[in-house]
Amino acid sequence: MPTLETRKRDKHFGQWFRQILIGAEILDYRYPIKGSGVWLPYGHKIRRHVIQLLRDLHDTTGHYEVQFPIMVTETNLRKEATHVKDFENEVFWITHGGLKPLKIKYALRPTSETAIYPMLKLWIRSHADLPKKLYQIGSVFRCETKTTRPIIRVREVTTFKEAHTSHATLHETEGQIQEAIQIYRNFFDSCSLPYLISRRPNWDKFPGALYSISFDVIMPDGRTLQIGTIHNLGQNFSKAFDIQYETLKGSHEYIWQTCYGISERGIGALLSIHGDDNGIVLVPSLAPIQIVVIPILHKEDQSQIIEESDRVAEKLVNSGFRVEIDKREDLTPGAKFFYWDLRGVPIRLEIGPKDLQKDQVIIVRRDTLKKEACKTKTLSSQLSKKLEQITIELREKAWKWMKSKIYRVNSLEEASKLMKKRAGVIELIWCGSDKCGHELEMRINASLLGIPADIKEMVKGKCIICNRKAAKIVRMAIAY
RNA sequence: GGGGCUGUCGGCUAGCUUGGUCUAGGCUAUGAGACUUGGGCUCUCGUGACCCCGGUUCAAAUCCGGGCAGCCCCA
Repeated sequence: MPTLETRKRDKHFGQWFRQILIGAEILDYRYPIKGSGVWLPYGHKIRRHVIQLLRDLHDTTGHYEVQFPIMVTETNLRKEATHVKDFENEVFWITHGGLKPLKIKYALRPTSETAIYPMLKLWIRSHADLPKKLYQIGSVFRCETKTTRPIIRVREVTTFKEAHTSHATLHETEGQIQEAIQIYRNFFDSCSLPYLISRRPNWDKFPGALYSISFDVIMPDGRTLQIGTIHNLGQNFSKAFDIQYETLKGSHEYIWQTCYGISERGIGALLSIHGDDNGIVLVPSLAPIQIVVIPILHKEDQSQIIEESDRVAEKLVNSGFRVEIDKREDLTPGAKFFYWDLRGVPIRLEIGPKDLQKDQVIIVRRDTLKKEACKTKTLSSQLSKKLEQITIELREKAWKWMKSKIYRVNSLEEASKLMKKRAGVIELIWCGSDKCGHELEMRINASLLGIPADIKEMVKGKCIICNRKAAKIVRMAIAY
């Protein structure tokens, strides 16, 4: 890690983030292609835990995992008109096979609707085939024109979990949207991450959707990051791809669809939001190493300390913890503390001569850096409690912080002032018209996140732009 | 979409304005050894770099053009 100054997370968030990625060996973004990076072993393990959590949540709610090809034919990509229009500027094309130009170009999927739906047409024959809930995890590609940032804005999204569901009625899709929201709530709760759920404005919904619901989080620099999206596609795609099913009565109807996705941006949020000036702080359930044991070696009784450390570590492994023991001889304990702090290991155990005598170990929490002694006998149960406590307290702390960055405002001046400062999210009253929405974005110089879908609140007031009577809260922020 | 800045050991950087003294300096990392060890210990000896292509010039890390990559600001 370089100079102390740029390690300050809140003051230099961008630099902090990039340093953390390399320093904690999460992702090396120096790959020679814009917007691409390499998941390093430690980061890859975190990613694997995150993916496993997503798999479990989908598997237990009747979703089935599949894997589609990365390439999509140009013909299929162009089938849904509004969809392709929005993505057109960002599609990577494969034009050649060897030296020969291809007769039909292939696109690297910018998202997989156009890859999946032609196959759904083959698979769905009757109402008995519905509902059908599929998901896959893989890469999607977008030739981002804006500045790319590791994990947060990339050209190859390497960790895209996308679910695609098919239903017999519009009503069923509404139920599915609710289920998806619940799955995503569970997911982010397990990550101890806070979120805002908003219904995106018309002009910002997923191309081809009836409406879109998003999960956003406020990052330490005050910008918001979209970390999950849920779309009701209605029959727009089923009509474009001609996916029909036979009803009970024998007639044919177009299916109704939803899709929803989460990407490695969630990991970006995880690292950023719980992290501090010393590095990242991992949620125990997602940490590759939950407990690190540091033997405090003095000239004498080294072997005793090592033996005791081994015994403790082995016991903890047998109790189901993910444990690492750091026996490196060329580093002082202090250096090891910094090393593991940077990597976010939730709990550190110190075992030294003093502890050996007292039959105890020192427990240090990464999130609070508080030390306390614990009798060796009760260690396992103590650690279980501690890890649970860390998970809860990280969640509470993160929610509290995010809520403190949400402001109710009732004047444009106040709104722009807050946005200029990158203060977080502002909530104000809006009539709901596209015209006033666009004007809001222009006047305040921020993006409209949408209407809250996570709070039910009756408001009475007047649209801050047109002064008509209004009953809608709208959220705005500087978005990534 | 518009504008600006930058690219030097693995990381952070000095040098570039005014081309030659650069055989490219420092910190960190890293290898070997010694000495230490409860919040970045010290010492010795090593390792390691001018983004790529082209141009100007007797001479380019330094100037010019292009490419690639990164960063910042505005819309």
